[in-house]
Amino acid sequence: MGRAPCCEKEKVKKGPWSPEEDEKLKSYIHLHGTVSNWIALPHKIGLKRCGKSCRLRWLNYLRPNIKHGGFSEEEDNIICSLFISIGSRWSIIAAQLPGRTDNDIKNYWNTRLKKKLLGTPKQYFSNINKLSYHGDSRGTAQALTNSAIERLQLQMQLQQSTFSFNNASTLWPPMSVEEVKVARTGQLANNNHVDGASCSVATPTLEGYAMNCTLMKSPTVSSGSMELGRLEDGGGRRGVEFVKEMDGSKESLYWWGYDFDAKSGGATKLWETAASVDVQLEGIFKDFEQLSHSL
DNA sequence: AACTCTTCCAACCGCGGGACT
DNA sequence: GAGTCCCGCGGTTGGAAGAGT
Repeated sequence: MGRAPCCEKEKVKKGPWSPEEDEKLKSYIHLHGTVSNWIALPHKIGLKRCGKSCRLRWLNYLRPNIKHGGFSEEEDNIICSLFISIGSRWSIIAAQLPGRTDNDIKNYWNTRLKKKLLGTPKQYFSNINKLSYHGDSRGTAQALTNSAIERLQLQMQLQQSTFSFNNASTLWPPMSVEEVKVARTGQLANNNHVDGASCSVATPTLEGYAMNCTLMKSPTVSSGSMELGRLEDGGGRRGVEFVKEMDGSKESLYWWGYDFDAKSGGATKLWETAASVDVQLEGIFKDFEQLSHSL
């Protein structure tokens, strides 16, 4: 029944690999080609390592044609766009970048690219903490994963430098942008599945605005509420919070002004000054209010 | 010079799914 | 069919190196 354990953990060496260990591993693989059983390999070549460790060392470091560091702008773009589409599926992303390993890309994303595109770690974690807190009393509204939040932020930052509810399709119920537009204007179209929409006028609250909304999409009617709130973290960074609760499903989106990072040269910046942040935020709130009037 | 803080990345850990017995 | 193991993956950690004070 079953198999013997892969290795005795207390007898295996951990930590950085020595040149001698590397050489043993490389020699074996060059001689025998592919490894059919990584767990058995260390015993065969006299290494006091776990098979998993050998595999990792080979795949991430010793394998021929591996590139380390020096990511090009084109590679940045590929990583960025794939991250938006599929999230942290590093092995899939690595498959699109010859010579790069999933570990390398993961490290590069976590240490550099994420900061370059989404802001400094301090800003980023402040954002994560606020967003992760969301959940209702029944616990059905699960917190978004960090990866999902990053993807949303990245998508929003790359889509446009000015934010508008008119074209922020991700904020709306699962309908096409066209359907939402029709719903918002209340126009009925013969060949359209959207019948109309109604919303209460956005009511100013202490933190922003709130409104109730009903969207009719044959044969179903979606109803719920939307809230727009102001955000400010400890470091004076400002942003907006949009919470949509539609048909029992709750979604939260955050959109932060991006602080210009003078030290790093500030890769992507949306709002360069505190004043422009205020202008943008006011625009978003006006946009939300107008939306409620037009529905 | 000495200490602390930050950045970076190699390596480890734990898990899920499929393979094996 | 059940129990166990192996592989591959993503998340996390530890420590070296560099930067700042």
